[in-house]
Amino acid sequence: MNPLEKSRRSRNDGAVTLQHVADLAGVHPMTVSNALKGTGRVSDLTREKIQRIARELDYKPNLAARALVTGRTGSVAVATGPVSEHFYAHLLSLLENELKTSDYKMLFLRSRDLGRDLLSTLRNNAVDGIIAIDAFPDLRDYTRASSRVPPCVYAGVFDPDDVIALPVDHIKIDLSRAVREAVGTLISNCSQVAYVVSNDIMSEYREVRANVYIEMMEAAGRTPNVIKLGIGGDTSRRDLTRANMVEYLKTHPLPDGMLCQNDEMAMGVYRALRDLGLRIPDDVQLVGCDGLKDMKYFDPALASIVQPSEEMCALAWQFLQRRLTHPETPVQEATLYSRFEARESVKI
Amino acid sequence: MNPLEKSRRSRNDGAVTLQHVADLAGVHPMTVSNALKGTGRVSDLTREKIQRIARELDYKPNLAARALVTGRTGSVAVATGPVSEHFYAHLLSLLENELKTSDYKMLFLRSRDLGRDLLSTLRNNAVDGIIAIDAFPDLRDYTRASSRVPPCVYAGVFDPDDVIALPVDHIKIDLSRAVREAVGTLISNCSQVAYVVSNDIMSEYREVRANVYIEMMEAAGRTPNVIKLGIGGDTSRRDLTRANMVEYLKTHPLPDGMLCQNDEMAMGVYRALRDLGLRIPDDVQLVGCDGLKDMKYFDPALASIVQPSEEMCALAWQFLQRRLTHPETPVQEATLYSRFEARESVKI
DNA sequence: CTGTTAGCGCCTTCAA
DNA sequence: TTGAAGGCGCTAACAG
Repeated sequence: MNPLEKSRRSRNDGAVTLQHVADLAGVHPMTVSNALKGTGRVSDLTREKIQRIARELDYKPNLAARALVTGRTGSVAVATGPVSEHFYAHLLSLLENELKTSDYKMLFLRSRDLGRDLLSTLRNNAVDGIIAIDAFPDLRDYTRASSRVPPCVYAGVFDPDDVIALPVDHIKIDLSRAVREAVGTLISNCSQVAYVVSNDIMSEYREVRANVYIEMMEAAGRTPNVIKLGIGGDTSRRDLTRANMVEYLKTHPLPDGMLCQNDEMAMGVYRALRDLGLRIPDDVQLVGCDGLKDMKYFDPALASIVQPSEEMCALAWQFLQRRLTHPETPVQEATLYSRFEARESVKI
Repeated sequence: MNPLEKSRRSRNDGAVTLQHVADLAGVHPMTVSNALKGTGRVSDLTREKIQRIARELDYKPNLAARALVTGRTGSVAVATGPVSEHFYAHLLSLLENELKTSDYKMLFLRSRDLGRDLLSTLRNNAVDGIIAIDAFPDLRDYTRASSRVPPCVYAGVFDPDDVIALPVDHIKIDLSRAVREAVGTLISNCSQVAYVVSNDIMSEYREVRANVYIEMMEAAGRTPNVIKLGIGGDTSRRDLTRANMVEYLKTHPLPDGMLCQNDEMAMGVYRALRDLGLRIPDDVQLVGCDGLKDMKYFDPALASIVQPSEEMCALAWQFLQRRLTHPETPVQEATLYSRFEARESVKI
């Protein structure tokens, strides 16, 4: 009878275990473990033998068992805003790129009810670390709730007040300069500059844009015009942006310059304007925010405030890796800056 | 001294365990387990007491330990094409939506070297199931490689030859009808219809489009014109599509109708045409494929062959759930159909 | 209704 | 260089 057959069948239904390999190789499971992982000292002869047998049996270690004993799972969680927004999908793709050089698996947290997920999933030794992007409100509760949580790197645009109290690694995106530049350009080009934003409360904490806009408008002796569109928390609903904007323009005077909360909305607005036969930039100058590549493929190419997404993701992973290998590292922080990229939708 | 303190510190560094709760409640760990999970019979009194203590201690079960004994991890893997392509990002977002009603966590597989990941990650009891979309070549190797793999649902556009041999649950997307309709429309509207495709070999198996196109062109007595752009496997590189197309048109006659491999490419082509001052649909009629919402926000709105993404994702999750709960379910299969959506970029 | 027993598959620690 | 012991935290199965 095959030695394999002799071993008792586990709940795992016949999966090859360390024990099976050990039996066939005539050694102790521990030796197999060492041989396969390269830890400990194993003679070349037995190592080769073990490796051969392991390959023949197609042995794969049981990660749950390993995690149980080591306390590490080999996976990190990524929490972002709704992936339906291209911006977050892009971040995901960038992070995927970062992680692929490592052996870490990527657990993708649903963006809705992040609070529930962060608190209930992450604490259960399900991941070794977390990268949270633009999920600050949830994160705050989360870090407060308990100390027994895996290390977390937070990145994104957030409220200065919150940052101060942050005891965790973080990367702050500073939008203000770029917004200042964008609004400045619009103010100097246009007579009626509006800021288009979602009515959703969730985005309040990102509203550096609104603040800078209002401040600059007032400084320029203009009346701020914040257009709140009823599109809810998911700005990827361009259909809503489009419809709401068309509706708005039926009953309001046309601004000749618009800064939008983000690119998704800018694209919706672009379409609304074209629906009404308006020309860009001749009738309306348009600027978005986030730097989605999509913006460049419109005609005219739509201006945007470009986020340093690549740098942010690279840095976030760097921070997390460091914290995972050196838990005692002092708090890591960095600030990255967005930049305004004027394109055809803005007159120069 | 606090009873908690008395318990031995584990490698998990002081995390609250079942044992801790049991000690405080003065019951056996098993009772705690039953009380908390609602399995077995526990008196209301002890249940409430246990729940209260568990809450106070902020007890969270260790998932690795549970997975080790139950053989289930509570997570499913999702494997798709490159998330940098909006199409896959959208699928991810749809799947996220499906999974969120369940307690399953979503492991996101890097799209590159899927082969490596599928084979090395998935076999290690890391996930309970897999949803693989448009990853057929890898999947085939994977199912062949070993039988000891978690259940997998495959969905996407794939080669009929492969389907036949598929012993796994799958959802086939049938593009041909829609492509037929699209090509038909272009042929009747235009005198020079071209098919624009990436030169990448990886996409060969999806080339129902090319086949239908060529067949119909010949049937109509036209000469097929397949324009292969050197953009590699990631069609989201619109910059490459744009540059290549501009280049192409410098040395070739202008087709007055173009069907593109997918929407990403269509958007790149759109920009290339506009770069050259060409009008759509007057000079060139343009059709993409995938049904990205983005297409509708261009001016003119770009026609596309719309994939049944929502249905596909919903069904995939349905299939997988069923297989997870009833492993003996016979092979589940379905066919969904794409549909051609003519828009402003095509004359009616 | 509650407790006992017996591991899941692996790794840490130490002994040989 | 290899082996033995013991346990990570939890739960299935059965005993009381």
